[in-house]
Amino acid sequence: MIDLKQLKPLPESFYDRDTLLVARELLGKYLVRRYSPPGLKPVDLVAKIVETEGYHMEGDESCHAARGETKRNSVMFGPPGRLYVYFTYGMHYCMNIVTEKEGVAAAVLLRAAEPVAGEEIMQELRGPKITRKLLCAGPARLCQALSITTEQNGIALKKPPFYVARDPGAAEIDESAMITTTRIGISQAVEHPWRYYLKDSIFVSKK
DNA sequence: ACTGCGATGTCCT
DNA sequence: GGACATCGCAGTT
Repeated sequence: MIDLKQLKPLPESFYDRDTLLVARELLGKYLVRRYSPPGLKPVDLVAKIVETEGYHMEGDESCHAARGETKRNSVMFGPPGRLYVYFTYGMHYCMNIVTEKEGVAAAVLLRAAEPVAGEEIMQELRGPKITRKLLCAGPARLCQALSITTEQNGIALKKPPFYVARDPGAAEIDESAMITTTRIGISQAVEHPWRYYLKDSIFVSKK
């Protein structure tokens, strides 16, 4: 069990690095989002990231920024450490964290997480029939569990009410505990092995 | 366990 | 008009 009060927000410099390195290092980090359910006091929704994917404007046709800047993807071109949220399939949201320096469009898609705190609220946001294992197992499910929409697009993940943190007491996760594989849902573009997940986690979107 | 399909906004050709 | 960084449900094996 971790002490949530000990969690330290990651600095912007964490994200201002190679996208695939950031994608790996985000595994095991904590996503913390303060959320106010209608009529109730704010609650910290906390989830440990267990699955990520990297996307990069260079050499990656499946990246939203591969064909230049648009209204939708403009946050990817901005400074690192910002949230990039997009709407897809007419009903789902997916969230990314922008990486690399301003002007280089790249990001890490958060694909799955392990519920750590605020699970009751996540359950209400996801619906009563959803099992705990599936609360945050998938990019759109994770957004639904944390109530993320394009309203949060572009915000800086630097401090409360919304940030990513590490547990100072936890060791860095060894690469031997991770699986590297191809990304999910890419059908047209040449695929890259830019998906990472924690080998022993039951909370990943797919094995 | 596996397969097919409907939902449906935004961007791209 | 088609594809899409998806999901949940229904139907079948």
